[in-house]
Amino acid sequence: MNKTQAQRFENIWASVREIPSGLVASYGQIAAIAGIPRGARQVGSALRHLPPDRAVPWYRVLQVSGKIAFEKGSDKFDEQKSRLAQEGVVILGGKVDMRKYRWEPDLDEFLWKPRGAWDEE
DNA sequence: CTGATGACTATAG
DNA sequence: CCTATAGCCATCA
Repeated sequence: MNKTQAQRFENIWASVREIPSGLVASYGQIAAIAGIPRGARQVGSALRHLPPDRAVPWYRVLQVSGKIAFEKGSDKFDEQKSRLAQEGVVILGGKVDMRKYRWEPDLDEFLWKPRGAWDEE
């Protein structure tokens, strides 16, 4: 049974909501947590379709290298940068030090969240 | 159905 | 570190 687009998006958004303030995650990481292996691009797609009224910290999602996915100088780039800075995440040269700010969920957290990581059926 | 796209990633040079 | 390439996969024209 395939998941509908809406279910996939909800799943991704729910996963993004799990990222703690002050930390960040990569697209691929969110995809894995949402139960979509190799779905990094789908995460980007889901965030692009994110309704403005949904409270989802999309700005805590970065490329695996720590780089902001938007073009430097664009409105989105600036917004993401300032929102992260507001949470204390340091950005140098448009990049975040992933070794320092990458969110690494524990087993505990996996046990309480997840609908999606292992609800294949 | 086919081909193009993209808020991605891993690898090679 | 940076560019180029090749996979990737849902979505769209």
